[in-house]
Amino acid sequence: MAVTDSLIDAALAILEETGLPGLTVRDVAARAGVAPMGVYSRFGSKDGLLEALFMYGFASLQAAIETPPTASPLTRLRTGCQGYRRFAIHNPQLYHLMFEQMLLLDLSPEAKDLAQRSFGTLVERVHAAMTSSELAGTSSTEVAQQVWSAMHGAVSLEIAGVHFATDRAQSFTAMLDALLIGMAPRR
Amino acid sequence: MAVTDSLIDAALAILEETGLPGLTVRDVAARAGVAPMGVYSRFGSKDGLLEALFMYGFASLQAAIETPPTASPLTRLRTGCQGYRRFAIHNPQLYHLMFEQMLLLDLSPEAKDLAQRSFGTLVERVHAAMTSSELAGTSSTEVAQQVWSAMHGAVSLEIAGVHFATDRAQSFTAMLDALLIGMAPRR
DNA sequence: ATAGATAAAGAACAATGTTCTATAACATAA
DNA sequence: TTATGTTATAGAACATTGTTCTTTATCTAT
Repeated sequence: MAVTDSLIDAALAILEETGLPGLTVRDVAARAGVAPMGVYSRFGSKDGLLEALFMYGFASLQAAIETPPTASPLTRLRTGCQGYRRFAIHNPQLYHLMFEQMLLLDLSPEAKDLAQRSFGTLVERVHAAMTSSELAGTSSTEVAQQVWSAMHGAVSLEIAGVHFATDRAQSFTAMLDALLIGMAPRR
Repeated sequence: MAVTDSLIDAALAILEETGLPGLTVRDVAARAGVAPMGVYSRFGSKDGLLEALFMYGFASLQAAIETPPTASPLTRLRTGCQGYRRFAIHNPQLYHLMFEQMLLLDLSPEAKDLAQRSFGTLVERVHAAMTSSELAGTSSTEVAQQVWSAMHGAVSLEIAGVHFATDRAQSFTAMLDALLIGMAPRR
């Protein structure tokens, strides 16, 4: 329905413009041209609306890390990581919502499943790089978790403005390179 | 003053018990045995109280990463990182507040300075490890930022419950090891 | 001991999430 | 076409919470 999309669009705009504290049901509804009740009839509650944003965010993130196959699986993994950062930097408040509110929001199984699917993509890329002997280790899940942790930390601190490097994109790449080198097979 | 400490203690307890949404001025004041006004006369606002928690948190974090000198600077760095994780896991809501609210709260210069001092400790450890040729690179700030990013990401996801590794402490150590290996001088 | 200042308690106010109620729109069946 | 049951909407109303105001108590200094 058009109103549902309008509400999500309005919420996304307000979120990035004013941050989470500025995201009120009244403002979202007004911007979408409906009464506050419209939010409740469609999303059940404000948390329901936030969950819709959460899912929209993970769908976007999924698209951002999607990459065409390349000669080297490790290169493809790297490209996906750059897409990850690009998404986070372009949608800082949404990214913040997606990850920092996970702890507070109790998400529906569908929402959790969607988030997990993004992680699954990363696991696949890691697995491919292991198969091509560009990464060492036995558990692709373990390694993917570690890569994700590092990426998430870097973009989180960058979004929060807690970053002391001069070139942040370069710093992100350098960290990732060091990590992947440390994960490479010893010879 | 005793009341100020009581308020902070009460706020810390409520924070860890019920999370940030459950941290209301009324509840904090009641638990400390004073009227809500007591919060405002001492901290100015709820955000002022949160900033006090923020500063308490960074003082605790500073203590947690403090380690006696060891034979190897890199070992000392590793020990400090383990202390970092221990603090975060033992005070998840406080850790969450410290880092995720940085973006929203506008902190006083003193608060920012305190946070930066913790980072300074990390930079020193990295610098020492560079001097002893256990780490490569030129900018200890850059490298420290990358180490911090990875640590922060790992504990953030762990706290948020977004962690697919079986042994989380081991996963943290493995990530850190890989990163530090990747940062070691090539030979 | 008293005057001034300080702090506290409780009421009151504003914003916001949520619910209630009455009304309007709409689909469906005879 | 019309009547009816359902759904959606608008606007008011309610509860919670951050904040402020007002009055009262307490404390300090001379």
